[in-house]
Amino acid sequence: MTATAKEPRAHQESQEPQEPQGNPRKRRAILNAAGTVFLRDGFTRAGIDAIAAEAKVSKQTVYNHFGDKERLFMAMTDDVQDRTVAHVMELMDRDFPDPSKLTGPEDLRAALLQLAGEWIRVVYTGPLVALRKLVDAESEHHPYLQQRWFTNGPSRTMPRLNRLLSALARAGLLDVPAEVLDVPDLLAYQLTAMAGSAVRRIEPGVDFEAEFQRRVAQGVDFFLRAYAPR
Amino acid sequence: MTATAKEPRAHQESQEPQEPQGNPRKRRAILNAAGTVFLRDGFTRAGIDAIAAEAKVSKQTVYNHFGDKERLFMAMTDDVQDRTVAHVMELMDRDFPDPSKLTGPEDLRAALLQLAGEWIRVVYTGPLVALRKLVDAESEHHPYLQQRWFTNGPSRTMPRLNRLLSALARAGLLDVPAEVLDVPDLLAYQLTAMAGSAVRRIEPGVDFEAEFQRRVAQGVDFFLRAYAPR
DNA sequence: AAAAATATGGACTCACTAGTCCAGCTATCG
DNA sequence: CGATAGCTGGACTAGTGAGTCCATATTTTT
Repeated sequence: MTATAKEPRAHQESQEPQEPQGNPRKRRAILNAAGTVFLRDGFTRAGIDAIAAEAKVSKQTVYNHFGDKERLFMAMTDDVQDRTVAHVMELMDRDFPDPSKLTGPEDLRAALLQLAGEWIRVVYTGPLVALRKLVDAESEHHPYLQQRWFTNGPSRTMPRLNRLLSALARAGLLDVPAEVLDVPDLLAYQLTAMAGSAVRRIEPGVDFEAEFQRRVAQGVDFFLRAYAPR
Repeated sequence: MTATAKEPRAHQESQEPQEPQGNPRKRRAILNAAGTVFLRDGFTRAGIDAIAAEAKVSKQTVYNHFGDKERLFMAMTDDVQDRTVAHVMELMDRDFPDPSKLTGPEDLRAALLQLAGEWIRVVYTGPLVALRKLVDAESEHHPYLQQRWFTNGPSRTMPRLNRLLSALARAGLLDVPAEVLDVPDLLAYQLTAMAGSAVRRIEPGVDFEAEFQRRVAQGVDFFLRAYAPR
């Protein structure tokens, strides 16, 4: 009878203070279990009992930590997104070369290939796709989920990628019209959406890795065909 | 006690014979109601009782016609898709000009704008998006749903659009490299994915229609920037 | 007009789930 | 060491939803 939902709920707006009550190790275990079970079964079908079992924790503990199913779902979503965003950010630091160091168009292509490939891999294979589907499916019933998703994810990564690509344009390595540069995140969207064709159904039986690379390359080449200076 | 699921179920493979038992008007009413309720509430939350009520039909009648919830869902999905595909096909007939009649690049741009705009409007606003989300969300649990979706929808429309675009390339109005032409549906995908940026979250408060048009134009211009001959 | 097929509505079974309550157990920390 | 916060497991409430059954009514076909 510790925390039977004291706060009057502060969803809509922003960050619930959420003092980290209880043992953090249990909290982690529950969060992970929630990830597993929600992603496997979907929001409605997933049972708190199943999550508690998966986390090797009693049901009451789940309620002590997270209050109710919906808040548990949100906490799990935030958690997965935070870790993914960190991953993607690191990726951009690591794989994106200093524009001034690129010697020729082949270098540029290689860099984009590397970056777009890793980006797509992280964002579109792995648990994030499934999670996105869930959020999408639930968003009809919990509209703020959508907004939260964007605020928490794409709104953090896309401007970053867009800045990197704009820098290439400024350095003369890409020839991008001003109308495009002026629209927030558009350039980043164009690159990732194209490379995202990598996500279209890959026939079973086909070598996934090879096909994946091929499609990322198609996307990057389309992007370059539009914006490579000549 | 007419049809308590006699057939041993023939999902996985192809078309259930499904002789149209019962009154077709009731069948239509149920299908429409199923559309409304499933799309509003999602698969799990939607109740057969609610659907029956919406269709002004008794619960038993629903079961007589469709056997169970899952088959009802599939029948509804097929129905919506069939009607959408018909719509899109008609659109292509209507809006896509004879390549030989196009006099200049401005004509081409206008034609693509028209076609892509209508296409995106039909496919990405309206009930189909919501349905797609549902199928996506359920596909974890009923894997054949995905395949059925593609077979029934994109597999019918994309090759058609691709053929139209290829014709433009053949007529010299677009300059598309052979590697692209050789990949099935790639060209069509590139156009629609680009114009599909129109679907990215439009801020509430912004004039939807204007913003929509602007984005479709961005997509088409990107496409043309890559493939317009010079 | 009789026979056959369908539709109705309401009662019923069965399974399942969110969330609560509680009495006893365990780890932690002053 | 003893108090306290957190954890456990299981029993319990209250609600919901799929699918069935059936006696009665309505519609369609012959």
